Amino acid sequence: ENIFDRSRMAPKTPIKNEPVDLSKQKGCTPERNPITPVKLVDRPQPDPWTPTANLKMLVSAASPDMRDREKKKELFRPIENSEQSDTPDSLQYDMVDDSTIDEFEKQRPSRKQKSLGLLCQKFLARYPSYPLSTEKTTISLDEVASVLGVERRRIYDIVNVLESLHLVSRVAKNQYCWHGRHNLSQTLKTLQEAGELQYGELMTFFQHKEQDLEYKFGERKKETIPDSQDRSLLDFSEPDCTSASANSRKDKSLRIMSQKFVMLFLVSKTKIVTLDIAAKILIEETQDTVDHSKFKTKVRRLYDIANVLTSLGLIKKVHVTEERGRKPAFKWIGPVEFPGKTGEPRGHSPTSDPLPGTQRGTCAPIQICATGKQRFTRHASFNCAQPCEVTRRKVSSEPNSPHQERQDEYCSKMINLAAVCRQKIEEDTRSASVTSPLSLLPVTGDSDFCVNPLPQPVFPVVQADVPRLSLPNGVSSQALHPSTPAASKTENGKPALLPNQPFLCFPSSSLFMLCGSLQENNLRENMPTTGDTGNRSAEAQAAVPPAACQKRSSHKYASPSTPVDDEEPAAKKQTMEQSDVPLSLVVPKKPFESPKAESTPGSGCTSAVHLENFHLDLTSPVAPQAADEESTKPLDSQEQEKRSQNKDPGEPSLGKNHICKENGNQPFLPQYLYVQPTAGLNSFNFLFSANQAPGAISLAASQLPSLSVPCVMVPSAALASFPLVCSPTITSPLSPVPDGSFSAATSTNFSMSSLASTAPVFIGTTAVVTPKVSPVPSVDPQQPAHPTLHLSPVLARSCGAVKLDSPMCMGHPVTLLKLQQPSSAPLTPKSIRPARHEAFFKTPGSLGDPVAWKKNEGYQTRNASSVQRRLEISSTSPD
DNA sequence: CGATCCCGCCACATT
DNA sequence: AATGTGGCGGGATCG
Repeated sequence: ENIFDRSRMAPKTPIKNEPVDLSKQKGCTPERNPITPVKLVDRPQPDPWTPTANLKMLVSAASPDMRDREKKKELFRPIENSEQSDTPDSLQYDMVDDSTIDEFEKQRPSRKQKSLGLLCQKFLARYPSYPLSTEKTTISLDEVASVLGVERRRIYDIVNVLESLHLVSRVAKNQYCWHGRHNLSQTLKTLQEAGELQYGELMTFFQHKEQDLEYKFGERKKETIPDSQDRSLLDFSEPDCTSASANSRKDKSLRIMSQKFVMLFLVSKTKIVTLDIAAKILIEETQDTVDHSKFKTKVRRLYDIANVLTSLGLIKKVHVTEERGRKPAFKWIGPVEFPGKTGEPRGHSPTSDPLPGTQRGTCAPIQICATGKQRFTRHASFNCAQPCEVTRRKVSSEPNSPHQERQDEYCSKMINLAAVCRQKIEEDTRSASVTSPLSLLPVTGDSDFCVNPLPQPVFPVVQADVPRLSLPNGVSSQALHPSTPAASKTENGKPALLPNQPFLCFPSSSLFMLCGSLQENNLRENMPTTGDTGNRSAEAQAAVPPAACQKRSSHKYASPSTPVDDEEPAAKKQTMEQSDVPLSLVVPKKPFESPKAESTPGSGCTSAVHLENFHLDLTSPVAPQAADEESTKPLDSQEQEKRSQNKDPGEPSLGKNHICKENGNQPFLPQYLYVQPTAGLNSFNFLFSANQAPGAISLAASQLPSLSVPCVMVPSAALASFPLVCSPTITSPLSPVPDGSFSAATSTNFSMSSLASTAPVFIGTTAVVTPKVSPVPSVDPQQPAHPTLHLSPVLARSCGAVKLDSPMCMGHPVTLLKLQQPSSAPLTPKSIRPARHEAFFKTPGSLGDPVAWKKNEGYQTRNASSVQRRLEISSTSPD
């Protein structure tokens, strides 16, 4: 039998499949060259026995050229087919004659040889697990398919799964970028976190009894929350958006399914997941409709995914014997603990990481939101590397927009949060008082941003720009809008700020978003950096003693105004200078642990405060100490420094300007700065809306005092539980300050100050930053320096290539820090697609009004996310 | 005979 | 319309 097959196969197989292994058989060259041809040549040529043989011969002869081209594949295939059909018998004969049997045998083997798992191994063998960050390997689907001798369809199966884990990201049509496993641990960590939220409960329950549980599972799932809710959230949050993105069902599939599947493992105590349970869980749709067919299909897909994961060494097939009997299952054999970020050996991770791109980019999706990964995504994007990728993707087609499912998911989560926030906000507004200790502070009249905090609580409070934020529901709009929205917009068209900015605090938040109407650009700049910082920050946090944090926090508290001012001022200045300038963000990373932390919110605040420090720390991996010092340093000095730095901004402004252009065009885009805190949950991400900022900033700028930045803080991933603290913007909203005014308002002085100080830090850009620092006279040059230094090194690494960054960074005084890694994922713009969602997290670019900003940005291209823009910008701008 | 899962049709998305 | 993607499930193979 084999023989026959062989004979037939031989021709075929060689051609298509068997690249390597088979190829060995006879002299065929393996993959690279058109396998088939080679073989044919080898053997067949000599003997043209059958007609088929002749054909083969011809083909082979011709093949060289053909092969070179992709076309050859097609040709060959057909030929093969024809041969088979045509001359089965002859082939057989041939077989005999040739004695090629051996070869055939090898090839023939059949199915197994063609298995997706094997194919995936071959695929993976082509690329280094830990590629140098510097070089990016691009993968051409056509090329790979030809080399491996398979149809492109199969490659998609592999790539989709790899993409879900951020091992690759799509750059353009037919082109993927290989990232390797550098980010794998982070990705897994993110998934684990996400998984806890979504499936934690379920898994826990089920693990014990899968059988019974199984259905429960299903039920619970539904009930619980998980997916269904997400959707719902999504739906309401932005049906439009989603739809816009295209609801294509495609979005969901393999990639998402793959991530979810992995989540199940990560959440599972036993690390063993049976296919049927997984299938049930993954059949999101609420309906239990367990259509058998549907279930069957799901299982099929799971096998596809499992094969790839197996090839990656993340899972292995096992059998679970339960009452019912033996059930196929898979056991997770990959890493279980994800230490901070480093899972991977290479530290540079941040840069390299891609995001993930996730993904899709980039945004991955995941990416996205709160989770570390997401953050990382953003980071990545910010960072050179990823950004590039991202951009590319978008450019190509990828457009995240449409679909990056993961993002969507995350988004959905985010949305949920937002919804919650909204509610809270509403409540808060009414109640006025903040619930949490943190409290959100209310913004005072101005509101706008005010984040601050004044005395107390600095922490948590954040103002969000509502509008932009787009809280999911109308929160922002409603609450905030009233007052200012219009005004703010006026300036650039953007929404200026937010008139009302409510604050939202989420206890656990990991993110802060600041929106400044002014310049989105600035924000953007910042944003990018964040990612890196974030990662580091995490480390830093770890390193940094809590005490430091406390100190910092205390300082802030103590002299909130000052610090705040400093920070803000800086930001403002920048803005003022450029108009956009935005500010810096700091990411806090530190955890709540700090004693001070008040309640959650507090912690958040603290974290925020710390952030600056952190940043420093982060920034300067080298000198964590510095961070401490900074923290210790008098706020004032720091502030001054910052200011000075800020001043520098003029330069930065250039960069900003560039940015601004983009942003400027887009009126609405909110810009946020994203800061990610450390990986740790605690950390927050800050987003500043650029729009608002302006006003606030500007005002403040001159002064240090307050910035008003609207911020939204969201708890990190965990979310689910968190309580939000929100202060409704309320306070301010009304306040009347017209656009600009808000800033004035009370605002917030966010403790940012400290952050502000940090301003020097640069996020995105990396190294560049450093230099600038000095410029300003500022009082304490010293510190500033730190930041820069830190960053740069780090960034540099991470970013490596990134060109973009530098420019950006340099330009602005602002800084972004990325703290850590990826941990939380700030969303990058990408991620956010959906409108509201977008608003929420999105970076300026990403969402904003899609429309609006698109228009504005025209050049950026449709999809390009803010990140991309940045990248572009940065790259463009010299320094 | 159930578990796997290859293969490739075909719909949808992008160009 | 052509081409890229990738959902999907028939049905072949494996064990």
